[in-house]
Amino acid sequence: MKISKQEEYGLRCILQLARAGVGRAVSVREIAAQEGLSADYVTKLLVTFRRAGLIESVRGINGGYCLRRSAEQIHLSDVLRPLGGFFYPKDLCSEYPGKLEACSHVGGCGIRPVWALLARQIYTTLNRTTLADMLMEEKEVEQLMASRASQPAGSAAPRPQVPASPTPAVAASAAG
Amino acid sequence: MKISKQEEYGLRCILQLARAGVGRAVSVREIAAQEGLSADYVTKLLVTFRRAGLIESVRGINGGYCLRRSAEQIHLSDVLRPLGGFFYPKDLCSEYPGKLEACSHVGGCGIRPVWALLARQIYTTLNRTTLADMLMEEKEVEQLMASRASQPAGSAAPRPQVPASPTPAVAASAAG
DNA sequence: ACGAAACCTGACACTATTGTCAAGTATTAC
DNA sequence: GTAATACTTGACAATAGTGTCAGGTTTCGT
Repeated sequence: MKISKQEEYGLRCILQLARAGVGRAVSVREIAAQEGLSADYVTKLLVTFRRAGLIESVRGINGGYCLRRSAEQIHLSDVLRPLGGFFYPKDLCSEYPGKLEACSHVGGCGIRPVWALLARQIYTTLNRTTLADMLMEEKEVEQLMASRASQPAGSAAPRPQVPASPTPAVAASAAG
Repeated sequence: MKISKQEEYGLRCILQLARAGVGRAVSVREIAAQEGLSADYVTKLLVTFRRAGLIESVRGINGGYCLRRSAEQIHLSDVLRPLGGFFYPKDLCSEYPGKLEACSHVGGCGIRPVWALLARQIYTTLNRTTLADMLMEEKEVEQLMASRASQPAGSAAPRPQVPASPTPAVAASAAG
């Protein structure tokens, strides 16, 4: 159970776009240079985001990629979902049955509720956090996260589609 | 970010040992049959646990594996840790720097605090949950997890080494 | 002592993930 | 219209994770 490289790198790349702002296209070349990744790899990651509808491409000599929604409106869960399978499959018991027809624990599986709680906790945090949050100074992000650590994370608050940014708009200060 | 097969299968196997009780050895053959896995694979998983000091082997014709501590004293975190890298490396920024010497976000990384919060939340749940908890009836485990969902998961309560079981000892009812 | 049952180990095949490469298409500047 | 820049795509190589195999050692029952 660890975050994949795709997730880490993909998040870094889309944060570069978030830093630039909604309308401004950033080229793959620039992002690759910033993050120390190959241009081809960055392309692969960004294409995933484009297909997920998070960003769009601008072709031609001054082209690049840019966000389709503002950083406040893109949640971490939106970013991580298209980057690959997430946490645990809807019904893990049907995916990991070993060689048996049905999982031997079916009808009395103490594992499932635990994975479910973990998934709920993780999703709650991912749904609460936006790209704008992550553009703040590290200390500020730490404080924001700390304040969330004291809130119960299990009661899956439904994610608002266009939320008022839950945090003061300090994001811009990190852009410069 | 998903749980690995090793984690899922490993947990299932050690739960079989927990179900049997501390002193009673269960053979690889039995576990393999129960879980629908190959005996060789089960062996591999159990050897990992043995090397981590969680279980011990009994050789000879009536041999097998058994828990070294009671199910109440083994936390989910103890089980998952030896099964592989966990969640995120101590300093992820030094492990995923792309090709650059230092991560381009160093000195102002908004990602780190988020991963850190997730790790704290996950570890808190894993440290609270014992194998005994997972031996209860599924409905009961669900209720236990639900009660924990409403508790803040961020304030990493230090895991006691020999904790009084935080849950009523209903575990035995599931053993039969 | 012998053989059966069961653990022990390292090497290996298989598979999924990561990351690269090459050939292509679209757009802009001149 | 031509060249330069940049996105698009699919195939491939490298690596890590998953699961199997074969040959060995230990213990117990007879």
